[in-house]
Order: sequence, then C-alpha cells, then structure tokens
Amino acid sequence: MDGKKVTMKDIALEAGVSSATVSYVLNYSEKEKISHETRLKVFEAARRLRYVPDMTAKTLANKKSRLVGVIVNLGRVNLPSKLCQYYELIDALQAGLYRIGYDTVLLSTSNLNEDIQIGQRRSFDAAFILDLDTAALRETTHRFFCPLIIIDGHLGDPLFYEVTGDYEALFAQEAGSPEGTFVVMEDYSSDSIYASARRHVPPEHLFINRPGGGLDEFLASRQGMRGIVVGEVLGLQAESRFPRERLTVVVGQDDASLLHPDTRRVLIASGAKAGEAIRIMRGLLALEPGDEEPQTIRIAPVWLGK
Amino acid sequence: MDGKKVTMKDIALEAGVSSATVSYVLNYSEKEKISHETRLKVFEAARRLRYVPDMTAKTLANKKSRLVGVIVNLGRVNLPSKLCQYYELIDALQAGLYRIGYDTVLLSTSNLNEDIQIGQRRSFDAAFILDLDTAALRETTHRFFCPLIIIDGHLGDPLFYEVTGDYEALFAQEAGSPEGTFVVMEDYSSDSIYASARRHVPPEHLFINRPGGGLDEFLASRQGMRGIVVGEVLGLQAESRFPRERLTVVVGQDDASLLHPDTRRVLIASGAKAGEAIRIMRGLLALEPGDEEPQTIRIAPVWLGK
DNA sequence: CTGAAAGCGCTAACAA
DNA sequence: TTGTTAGCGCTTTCAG
Repeated sequence: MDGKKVTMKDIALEAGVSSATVSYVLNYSEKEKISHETRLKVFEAARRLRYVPDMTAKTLANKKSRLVGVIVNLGRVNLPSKLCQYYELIDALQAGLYRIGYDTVLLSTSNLNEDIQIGQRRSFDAAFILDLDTAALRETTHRFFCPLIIIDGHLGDPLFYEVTGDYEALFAQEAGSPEGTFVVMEDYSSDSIYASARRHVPPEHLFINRPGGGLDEFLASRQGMRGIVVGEVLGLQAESRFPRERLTVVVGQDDASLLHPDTRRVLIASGAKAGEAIRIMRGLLALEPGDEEPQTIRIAPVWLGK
Repeated sequence: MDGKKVTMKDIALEAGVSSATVSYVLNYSEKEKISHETRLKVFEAARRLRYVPDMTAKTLANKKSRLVGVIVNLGRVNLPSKLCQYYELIDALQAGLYRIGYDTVLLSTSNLNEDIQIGQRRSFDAAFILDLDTAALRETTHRFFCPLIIIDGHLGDPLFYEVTGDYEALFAQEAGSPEGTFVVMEDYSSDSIYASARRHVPPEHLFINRPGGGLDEFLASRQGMRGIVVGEVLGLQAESRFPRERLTVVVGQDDASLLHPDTRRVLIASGAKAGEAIRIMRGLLALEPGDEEPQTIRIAPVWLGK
C-alpha cells in the first residue's frame, strides 16, 4: 500500500536522531537514559510515519522471537469431539499469549519426530505440546532447543514441566458410587488419564471414543450405572443416549452451553490450564536455565452448580 | 542442547566452499550451476552437522517469510459449537499450508482494527480471515499489506478473494418442503449466510444460536416442520430435541461422526474450502499483483448418503 | 562454476 | 544522553 516500508532509520531521520536512539526509545530501554524531549520527538515521528516494528529483524538481532509453538500431536485419527476439546485450549493459549506479546504458531502433526525442526527454524521462544504420547517422544523432546511445556500429556521426564487436569482427584471423587460407575473419554495419546480412570473403574466400564463408534451400545448396556464423560461434546452425545441424572460431564469452561442446563458437570478449566502453562513459560524465559526444578502442575477439578 | 547453532558458514567451512555456494545448493538455485561434486559435499556436510535453516534470517534477506496468518474474527461472544466449526477449518488450512512449506500463525481477535499490525510485524506472506464482519472491516482490510483471502465472510469488495460455502444453493434446494422449513445456525459475523437463509425461509423460522439459548423452545414449537441445521455440533444438539427424520444437518466433513448415522446430512467440505483458499493464495503469490481479477469462490454443497 | 561482499532491519557494546 | 558500528544468518549481485 504505502510505497516502501518504514524503518527505524526513517524515524531517526525524521526526528533528527540516530537509529540507536530510536531503538532505545521504542524499546523503553532501561539501560540508556533518554531525555524526555527526544523521546517525544521519536514517538511522534514513529506515529506520524506509521512505523511498525519488524519482528523478523528484531528476532535475528536479539534472539528473542516472541513466537511460540503450539503443537498438537495427532497420534491417531482424531474425532471432531476431541478436536473441539483441543481448540478450546488452543484458543485460551493463543489469547493469553497474545495478551503478553507473543504470537502463536499452530502445528498439528502426526509425526513430531520429523516436524520437530519447526521450532528451530522459526526460533520459537517456547513451545507447548498437547496430548503427547509417551513412548515415541522421549527421544524427540530431548532434541528440542527451547523450553517445552507439556499439556495434558505425561512424559515422566524430570526435564520438562507438565500441566494436566487432575483426573486422579476427579475419578477418586466421582467414581465410587454404589451403582457402579463407567467412564467415557476420548482416545488420548497420553495414557495417564487413561491410567487414572482405570485405577477407579474396571476396564470393561471404560469406553474410549474411537472411529468405529459403539458409544450407543456401550451406554445402552449400562443403564443402571452412573457415568463420567470427559469432554463437552462427548457429553452432549452421551446426554441424548443416557439418563442425564446419572451422568457427570467433565467440561473445560464454566458455561458449557452445549449441555442440558441441569446435567451435572465438573470443570477442569481450559483457561486455567492455559494460564498455568503460560505462567510457567514466563518463568522459564526469565530465569537462567536450571534455576528451578520442573514439575507437574495439576489443575484441580471444580464441581459446578448445586 | 548442541552448543552453538549450525550456520551456513559452518557448512561452507566443513565442505571447503563459500557460504554463497552453500546457499545455492541448499536452495536448489536454478540460476547458478553447481558441479555435482560440490553439491554432494555440501549436502553431506549439512546432514552431518544437522543443519537447520534459519527462517528468520531467510525472511529478512529475501522478504519471503513462508508464514501466513489465520485470523479468526471473534466479533461477539462465541459459543463452543461455533468454535468447533472453525477449528475444523483452521486445522484443514494449517495442514494444507504446512504441506507446501508454510507455517501458520493463529490469531483470534475481537478487534481486527487494532491487531491488524501483526501481519506486518511478522511479514506474513498472506493471511486468511475467517468470519469477517462486513461493516467494521472494509477500512481495515485496505490497510493490509499482504494478499488477503476471506473465508466464510462476504466483504463485497472487488479487491479481495472470498471463499465461502454456497449456502444459497443449499437453501434453495433444501428449503422448499410443503411442511415448511426452519433453519438453525450460529451467530456468524458475516451476514451473507444469514441473508441467504432469509431468502428462503421467513425470519420467524430462522434461529440464531446465541448465548441466551432458546434452541429447545424454538425446536419444540416447530414439530411439524422440516429443519436445516448448519454445523455438526449444533446438529448434534438439535438431533436430541427434534425428530431426526425431518432434520438436515450441514456438516464440514464427510464422516460427521458426532451425528446419528442416519441423520440426513449435506456436506460443505471444510477441506475443500481450505484447499480452494490455499490454491488462491498460491496463485496470488506467484503472480504479479493485479494479474487476475479477484473473485468469489463458492464451495458447492454435496448431499450425502441415500 | 564459485567466492567476496553488500545489505535486509534491528540491537547492543563501546565511544563520544 | 546520544551516536557509531559491528554483527544476527541468509540471499544475491557481481567478479573472478
């Protein structure tokens, strides 16, 4: 649109200062003290010329890209209900990151081992990995070059932070009904949620939502029992096939408007997950490497409503 | 992990050539002819040193970032069912772009006018805008700096390509039943889908899914009619509140596994939308500006099953 | 066929 | 308090 691109040099010229000064002013550099007067001149010139900083050059010059990767591991076929769950989280991450000045590169891959280079190519400052499967990736993650935060996946590697829902607490609390409890969930790549469920319900009462289907039959043959369904969309599916008084749906937002208003629900907030993950990222980026011991953060379930 | 970063200079050193030669080889430059011998030496050295190109430097040097923006316009409150619909599309875009060597920056904003700078900051090669609302943005779009493709939004500006579902055809075909037809859809920001629907059903039979709810009542009071529901998740909701023999659900993928297997469905393929959008992008990037007249591409509905 | 060197826009010593 | 300048890693004329 506007002929050539406006650079710091243009501003420097316009304001009658050097481009270093422009850089100092525009970056609110603490180290250099700039007179209020020149500061104003610079801002004014920048505004007038509609200066937009070039992140590419910035990144190259100071090794901070303010770009982060959000990598969704698509291990297997992914059903729409699972994708919805992720998107809620991705959206929360993106929004939170944007608010603090980071842009988000989205990558869903079924082959992290190959695609891992993206972070390096693009100089990510950090990356979040969703639904990482344990086995294939212990190796891959070690080849990573930037802080890595694992969300909803358990690697068990003391090198990485993990943020995950506290499904253990959830199932412990919800699963003990006298009528017996079944669990319905997506086909997560990480087996830790899976393992939590199995610790509290027998395997025959655990339904994993896979392409073949079979949810209808599963629910039909468990009429007397109570059920826990993980995921809002999956909950919506279950709701219409099972008496909802005996259903608990695990949702990611407090207004899970897809569900029938009086379906019982437990919240494991996507927003909280994203928030924690971002908090950790900031810590990692501020600290010297090795300052803090990575750990697993668990997002506690919250029982909603009555 | 690996001490310092491997650069072209390292490869040049290792292979005993200059770094320009390395660049020629690694970019399969047509202009310069390189002997097969040096070519091999370079590849070999690159492999051995585990060279990963630095896109940041590349971008700075040749003004092509191979980064594109996918911008979701969150005009109003967005219900999860709507977000799901978008994610399907975003995912298709990301996958398609990645396949041809582009990375995707995701941005959902409720204030495009302010956030528009991102494309410039990051030197996007192109950007896709989802669900653009007409009014607020005619101005904004003009301040854009890179090819812009509008998906599922109608701007009516001959300057921009648009890709959208052919809802006009869909409603024309589906809406004429003797029992009367109602339509249920999300609260899209673009009013063109909206307008199409209204052209074929009276306003009182058009339900827009907004936070307040009211879908139950709407459906309950239209028992005798036939219904068209736009969106798979919304369809799932409707299915359990309305006789599904009289429902047609507009879905984005041919295996819309959320729905009951014999719910009637029409496909407006997200994959096709993404594919078209990407095709247009490639055209725009290859051509000299102004070579081709922007146009609106409509993705035809496909009636699935019986 | 290959290399030297300028430059992309910005940052950060180091000088002044 | 401000300016000079040397890079960051890569591309790309232009000479050899």
